[in-house]
Amino acid sequence: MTQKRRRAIQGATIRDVAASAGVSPMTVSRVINKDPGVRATTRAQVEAAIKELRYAPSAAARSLAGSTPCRVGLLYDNPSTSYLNEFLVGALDASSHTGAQVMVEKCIDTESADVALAKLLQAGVDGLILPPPLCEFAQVHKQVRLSGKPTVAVAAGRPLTGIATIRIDNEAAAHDMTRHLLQLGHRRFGFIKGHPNQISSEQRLNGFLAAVKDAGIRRTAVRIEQGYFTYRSGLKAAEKLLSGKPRPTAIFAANDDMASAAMSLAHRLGLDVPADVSIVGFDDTPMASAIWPSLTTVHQPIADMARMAMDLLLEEIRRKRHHDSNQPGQLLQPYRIIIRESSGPAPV
Amino acid sequence: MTQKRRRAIQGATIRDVAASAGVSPMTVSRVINKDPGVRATTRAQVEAAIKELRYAPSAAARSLAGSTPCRVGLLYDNPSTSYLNEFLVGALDASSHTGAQVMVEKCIDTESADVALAKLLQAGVDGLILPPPLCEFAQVHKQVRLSGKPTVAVAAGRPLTGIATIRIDNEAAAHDMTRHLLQLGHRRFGFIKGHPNQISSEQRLNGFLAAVKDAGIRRTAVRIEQGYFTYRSGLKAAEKLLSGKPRPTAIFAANDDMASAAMSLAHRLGLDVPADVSIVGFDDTPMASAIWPSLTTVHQPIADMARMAMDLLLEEIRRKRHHDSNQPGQLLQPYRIIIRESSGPAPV
DNA sequence: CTGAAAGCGCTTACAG
DNA sequence: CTGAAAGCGCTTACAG
Repeated sequence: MTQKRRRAIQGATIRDVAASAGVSPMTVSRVINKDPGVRATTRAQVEAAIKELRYAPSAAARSLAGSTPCRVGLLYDNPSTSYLNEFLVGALDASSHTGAQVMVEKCIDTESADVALAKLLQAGVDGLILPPPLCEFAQVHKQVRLSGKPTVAVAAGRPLTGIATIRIDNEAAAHDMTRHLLQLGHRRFGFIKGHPNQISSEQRLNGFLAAVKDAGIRRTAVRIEQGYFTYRSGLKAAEKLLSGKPRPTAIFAANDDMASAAMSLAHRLGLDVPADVSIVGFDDTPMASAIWPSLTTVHQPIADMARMAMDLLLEEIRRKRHHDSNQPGQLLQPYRIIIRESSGPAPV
Repeated sequence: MTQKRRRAIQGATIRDVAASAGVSPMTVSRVINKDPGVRATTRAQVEAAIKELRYAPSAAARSLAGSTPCRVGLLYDNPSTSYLNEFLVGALDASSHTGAQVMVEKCIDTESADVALAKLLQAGVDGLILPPPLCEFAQVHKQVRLSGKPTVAVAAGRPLTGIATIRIDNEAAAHDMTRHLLQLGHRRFGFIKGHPNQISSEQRLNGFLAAVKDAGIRRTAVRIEQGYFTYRSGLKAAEKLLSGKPRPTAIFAANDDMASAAMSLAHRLGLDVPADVSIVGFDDTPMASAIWPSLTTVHQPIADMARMAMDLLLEEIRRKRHHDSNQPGQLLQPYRIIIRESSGPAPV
C-alpha cells in the first residue's frame, strides 16, 4: 500500500465506531440497521460509541452498498403552520441521521393528494410518511395500500391495519385538560371541535364530554362549535361561543391555532383572558408560548414523533423486505398538560 | 471469486461503457467530468457509448468516491416560527433533489451557536447554510471563516466577503410598502423595528424613513419603537405606539409576527383594523394569510431562497475544491408587495 | 493523453 | 450472536 488514506474530513466512519466499541464494523452495521440479532450489551456499547463519536452513517455508502432504502416520501397538507414547522424539524433531523433522502410533496386537498402521491411513487420512494390530516383520509389509505409501500401515519386517531402509526391518547389528554378547567371552578364551557375529517377531533371532544359529564355538568352548560383546525375557523367558532348568553367561562379549542384565534377575538370583544374567560388549546406548538397571554395546552412531542416516524418507517421497509408479515408497529406516545397563563379561576 | 455479482438493477456502469468504447473506466470518468485532457476522438467514442448504453453515473458512487459533496450543515436560531417553517420546506426539498444530506442544528443564542457549529463541523459537513439571524452575527462569521467551509448566508443584510449570500433588497421593499401606505392617505406612522442584531432591521427602517421623508412627512409624525422580530416584542412596541397621542393611523412592523401582535393588541384596545389603524408586515409567512384581517406584507420567496442556498452551496464547494478563488456568489432575489385586508384608507 | 491500483464507507452472503 | 471477505460504482493519486 503505497497510497495513503484520503482525508478524514468526513468525521467518524463505521470503522472508527467499531474500534471504539471493540467490535467489528459488521456489528455496528447491524446496530444501525436495527437487526434484532445483536446482544443487548453489545448493542449498548455500539450505541454509546456512536453517540460519543457523533457518528452519522454515510448515505452515499449505504445506498451504494445496496441495502438502505434511500427514499422516503413525505406527503403533507396541514392547516396548522406551527404544527408543520415542528414536524419538519423532526423529519429533517431524522433524515440527516438515517441518511434517508426525504422527498417532500405538498397537497391542498384530497384530489391533489392523489396526484402528489403518484408523483412520489414514481420518484421511486421506498416508503411513505403521512402527517395529519392525510393519515386519516380513507382515500389516501386505499391508494397507499394499493401501492404496497410501507407507510407510517403520524398522529392518526387510532391504529390502522397495514399501516404503522405513532400517536397519543387524544381522549385521555382532553379529559385531563378538562379536569384542569373543572378544578379551577369552571362550570360553563365552550368547545371548538377540530376538522371532522380527523378522528382525533372526535376523540378530543369525547374526552372533554366525558370529563364534563363525570363532573355532573349539565349538557345545557356546554356549547360546542365546529372548527377546522385553522385560525380562521377558530375565529368564527369563538364568535358564536362568546356571543352566546350566558357566556362560557372557559373555552377548550381542539388545537392551538384555534385557541389563539379565540383569544384574539376575546380581546377584540374587550374580554380579559383569563379573568373573564379561560382559553386552552391542544398540541403545544411554538405559537402557544409565543402569544400573550401564553397558552395552557396539551403538549404533544411533534418533532419527536416525526423522528420516530422515520425510524419506524425504515424498520417497516426492512420488515417487508424480509417478508416478515407481522402487523406494522403501533406506537403510543405520552402527552403532558402544560399550564400557562391563559387559564385561571372561573369568574365569580 | 465464489461470490457472484449482485443484481444489476442499476443499468450500465462505467465499466460497461469503458468496455464498449474500448478504453479504461478512468477515461470514461474523465469524459463525464469534462476533463479537458482527453483526445477529441477518444471523447467522441466514449460519448457514443454512453449514449448507446443509456449510461447515467450513480450519484451515490460519485459522492462516495469523493467528488460530490454530501453533507450540508444547517444551523438555525430563528425567532419566527413561520419563517423557519417556509425555510425548512425549501431546505428539505432541495436536499431531496440534490441528494445532499442536510444536518440540522438548532441553537438558542450566540454562545450555543459556537457549540452547535462545532458539532456540525465535527460531523464532517462540507459546507454550511445560515438562515437569519445567524448569518449576520460577526462571531458566527468569524468561526465560519476559521473553519474554511464554504458557506451560504440567506437573507443577510448585505454581501459578505468570503461568504455567498442570497437576499432581497430590504430597503427598496420597505420603501415601496411605505409608499403604499402614503397613497392610502396615511400621515401619522408607527414603525416597529426588527432585532438590532440584523442589518435587515436597519435597512427596513431606512427604506421606511426615506419614503416618509420623500413625502414631506415631518419626523414628529413618525414614532419608532424597538422590536425583536418576536410576537411578544411586537406586542410591547404596539402598546407604546397605540397609546401615544395622537395615535398613528398606520403601523409598519418589520416582520409578520410583530405585525400580527400589533393587530391583536389593536383589537384588544377596541380598534378596528384597518378602519382605525392600518397594520402591515414583512416576509409574507403563512401566518400573514391565516390571521384575520389578513395581512398586507412584503413577500419574500423564503422557500425558494432556501432551495437556492443549497444549489449555491454545492457550487461553492466545488469551486473551492478546484481552488478557484473568485468571490463567492451574491444573489439578489425579487420581492413583491402583497396587499390584503389589513391596510386601508387613513381615517378622516 | 491514458491506464492500473487503491480506496471511499458501507452491505450482502457466507461461515462459524 | 459475531466476523472476515468481497464488492457496490466511482474517483483520486500516481505512473507512464
